[in-house]
Parts: sequence; structure tokens; C-alpha cells
Amino acid sequence: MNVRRQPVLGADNPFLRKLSYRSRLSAAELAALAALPSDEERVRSRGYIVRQGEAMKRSCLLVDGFAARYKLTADGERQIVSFHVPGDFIDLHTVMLKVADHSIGTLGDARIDWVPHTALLDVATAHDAVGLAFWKDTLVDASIGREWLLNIGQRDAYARLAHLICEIATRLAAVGLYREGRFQLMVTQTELADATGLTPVHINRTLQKLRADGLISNRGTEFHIEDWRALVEAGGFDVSYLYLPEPAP
Amino acid sequence: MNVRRQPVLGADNPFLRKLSYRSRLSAAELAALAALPSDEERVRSRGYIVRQGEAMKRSCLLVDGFAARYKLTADGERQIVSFHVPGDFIDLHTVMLKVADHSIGTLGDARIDWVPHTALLDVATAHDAVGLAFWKDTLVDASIGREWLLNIGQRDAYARLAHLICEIATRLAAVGLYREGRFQLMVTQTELADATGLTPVHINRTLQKLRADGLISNRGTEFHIEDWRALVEAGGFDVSYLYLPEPAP
DNA sequence: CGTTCGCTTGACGTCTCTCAATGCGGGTGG
DNA sequence: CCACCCGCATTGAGAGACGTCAAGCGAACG
Repeated sequence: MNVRRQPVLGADNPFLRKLSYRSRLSAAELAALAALPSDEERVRSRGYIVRQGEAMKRSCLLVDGFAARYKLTADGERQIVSFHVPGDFIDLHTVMLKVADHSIGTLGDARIDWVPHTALLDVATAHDAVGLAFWKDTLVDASIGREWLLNIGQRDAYARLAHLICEIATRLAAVGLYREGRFQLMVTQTELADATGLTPVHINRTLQKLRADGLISNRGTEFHIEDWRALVEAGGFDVSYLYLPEPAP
Repeated sequence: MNVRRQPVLGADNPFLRKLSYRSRLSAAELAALAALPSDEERVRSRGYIVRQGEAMKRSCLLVDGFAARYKLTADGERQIVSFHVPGDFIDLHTVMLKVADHSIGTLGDARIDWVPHTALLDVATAHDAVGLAFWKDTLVDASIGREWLLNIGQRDAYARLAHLICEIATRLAAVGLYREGRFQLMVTQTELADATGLTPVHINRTLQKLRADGLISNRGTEFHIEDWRALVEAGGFDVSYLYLPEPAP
């Protein structure tokens, strides 16, 4: 973990791109964001980034790799509450809430940038638009959470998994990690199970059905969407809750 | 719906109380909030407040009564994503997101105050602490959503319902609507089903089991918690995600 | 006083889980 | 370079939680 010499958030940073198309930011505001101090850290696959209950003094931006946030029940059942792709400011909420109410772990080797809460609060108060943009970013996160509630609460395994795959593909597409229907899904079937409230065994069978129906195919973590329209149909997927600029992949 | 003559948010307003104990606000900031303009509206039981997809120019504060936010799947299945008690600024997120990504309905006769987004943005930018307090309020909302995901995704019907009842009781207690284990639960079994991802029939049977086990009792909408410790135990309930000042009821 | 809505109950069906075993592939050490 | 693991994917059989369908009942309401 090293203090960076140069500004972390280059202008082409996916996080800044995301903020910019959701909120209109001036050059000065973008510059202030780009100048944020940060410590870089590399975390290996299946490593911890944040532990539930931990008091936080900084937030982390996922620069490269994949991550998941999750909560545990008293008897150890795990629920993944969100997946994250490069460019996501994963725990921006701890700026205000201070204590992590859930854990964050990596799904593959990852690179993250830690930014002190004080610095974030400083930009947020110095530039109103930035504060509002941070707020908006966490609101989109909450919107995704609501869609997950709908997904887990009301759709059967087949639709649930189709919907999740649509979401991941769409979010990866937004950061250029989805090309011609292909993307890396750095996730085990057990993790898909924890994200959907199903069991690994049932995920396996549901995945097979999706393949048999010609909606997707995969070799290991390499996924290919064979029939996007059918997958969207199966999952009842409607992008709008992601608040992305472009339509679906 | 009438324009108010006097400040809406009296100093004893439960929303301001909630903001104040979560964020430290100065007298000037509280005064600015109390001076917010608003239109009052009365909505009768099972009425709409906001419809999914609607473009919003104002947000509503639930002054009196109960409300639920919910989303619908393409084939009409409903998932309630949150319940609201008096003092909740129900759709503060539309200040930034503009379009409602879900509907809001009342559960009993309710009184709400509509506050224009422009006015909210004005106080938020004029007083940094207020902007941050709004942000924090929506973050707590998101934290509750995450706990719901855990609840629906990982707990069985019995624990799930016990947990939900614990949450409602705790939130009602925070606004003085829970006394000696008794509170009004203005919710039909069908609505409990839509909130937990179960069916009305199964909610009915699970409720009976909770009664048989001596955890709760109810006559109509009048609920009584017979054994708080056992209910907490059954639901695996841990208050911290609600970010309330006091411990459990 | 009929109608409606919500609660309740029974019988039955099924989606998803559990348990357990097998196979596969990639890393690791000899 | 091969043998041995270990984690993950896969399969099968059986069980159980929860859903579906359908009917009856009571209280609220027009």
C-alpha cells in the first residue's frame, strides 16, 4: 500500500466517467476529484477489503478486478448484496455511516485505491456539485439493491439468474469489459448462489437450463451471451434502474 | 392540497428529530429546514402517493400514517421494498434521481407534506451539513434495504417474519408509536407476503406459529409482542443496521 | 342486508434444498 | 514431468418448505 505521487483519478478514470454522465461536473470539480489523495492496494483473489463492523476512516475505489459486498446471518448464511466492477466507489456510504454494516471481498485479483474520508468530505463541501454527485452515486447503488429485492423476492430461479446475468453484462459493458457478447464472470457457482438466495446445486442446474435453452454458454469464467433478447425476456430485465447513459449492450 | 401558511416542520417534527440525532445540525440549519415550504396532502388508505416511472419535482414527507414502497415485475408480481413510519422522508432520493423507480402507496389514511426539489436542493447547498444529513438519511434507507436482502435471501419464513416484526416494532418505538409491546400494524397479510417474498397463505400459517410459540399475539391490526427476546432470537435481529440512537424497545 | 375484502383451513403439487458421490482441472511438490 | 490434492462443477435420489387451488367464514361497509 503506497501513497501515490501523481493524481489517482486520471481523467479517463471509469469512476469519473460514471459520475460525469450522471451529474454535470465542471472542469474545476473534476480536477478537484482527480487530485484526491489515495493509497493503492492490491488484494488477491477472495481477499478481504472490509469486514462487517469495522470502523472506517477511508473509502475504496475499485480500480481493477471484481468485488462483492455481503452480509452474514447469525448462523453464518451469506447474502451477497451487490457485485462491483472497475470504477465503482464501493463503500462511499461509510463516509457518512462510519461503520461498515457489511463486508467486502474480492472475486479475483484486484487493485483498489483508498481515499480518506476527510478528503472526500472536503471536496464534497468545497464543491456542492461533487457532494451531490456522491449522493447520487449511492442512490443508484440503492436503486440496484431494490431491484435485487424484487429479483430475489418475486422471480423464480431461472428468471432470477437470467436477470442477474443481464445486470452484470450491462454493467461490464458500461466500463468496456463486455465485447461481442463475451465477458469474464469471476464468480463461482457458490457465489452466484449467495447472490440469488439459491443453493449452489440449484444454480448449477439452472445454469444448465439457460445453456440448454441457448441463452448463454460458458467455458469456465468465460461467459458468452448467445441470445440477449431471450435472456432479457427470461429475466424481465429493464435497464433503467442502473441509470446508465446508453441502452443495453 | 394546500400551501401551508406556517413552517411545516415544527421543531418537534419526528423527521427533524431523526436527522438531528444522526447528524449534528446547528440552530440555523434546523431553522432553515423548519422553514421549508410544503404542500400538505391527505391520502386515504391504500391510495397512491407516487407511481413507478413518474417524473418527480417534489419529495414527500410522511407526517402521519403508514406507507410502503414497492416494485412490480413485468408479470405483475409485487415486491414491497420498504415500509415507512411517520417522520420518514419517503422519496428523498428522487431529488437526485428525478424519476421514481418504484411506486409508493399508503397502508392506512395518511398525511404527507410535499416539498419541492428546488427548495431541498437550496437548503442542501446553502448548508453543507444539511446536504450531508439528507445523504445520510438515504444511506440508512439503503442499509435497511441490504438487511432486507439478507432477510429474504437467507432466512426461512419463520425467521423472516420475526425479523420484519422486530424491525417495524423498533422503528415505531423510535417515533413513539410502540408502547408496552403494543403497536398498530396497518398491514394485511397479503402485504406482509409481498414484503417477505412469501404467499399470503404461508404468512398466515407462519403468523399462527409465532402466536402458538408465544412470541406475539394480535387482534386485527393491533399487535402485541409477548416475548421480545425470543422474537429477536427467532429473527436473528440486530438493530444496528437501523442507525437509531437507543437500543431495542 | 347483501357484498366485499381479508383471514383461515385443507389437500395437494412442486420448486428448491439436502445429502452424498463422482468427475474434472489446475496447482504443487516430489 | 508426473502424481497427488483440493476446490469447483456436476449428478442422482429423496425430502421438505413453501406454493397453489379452492372453499368457508367473519367483520366492515355501502
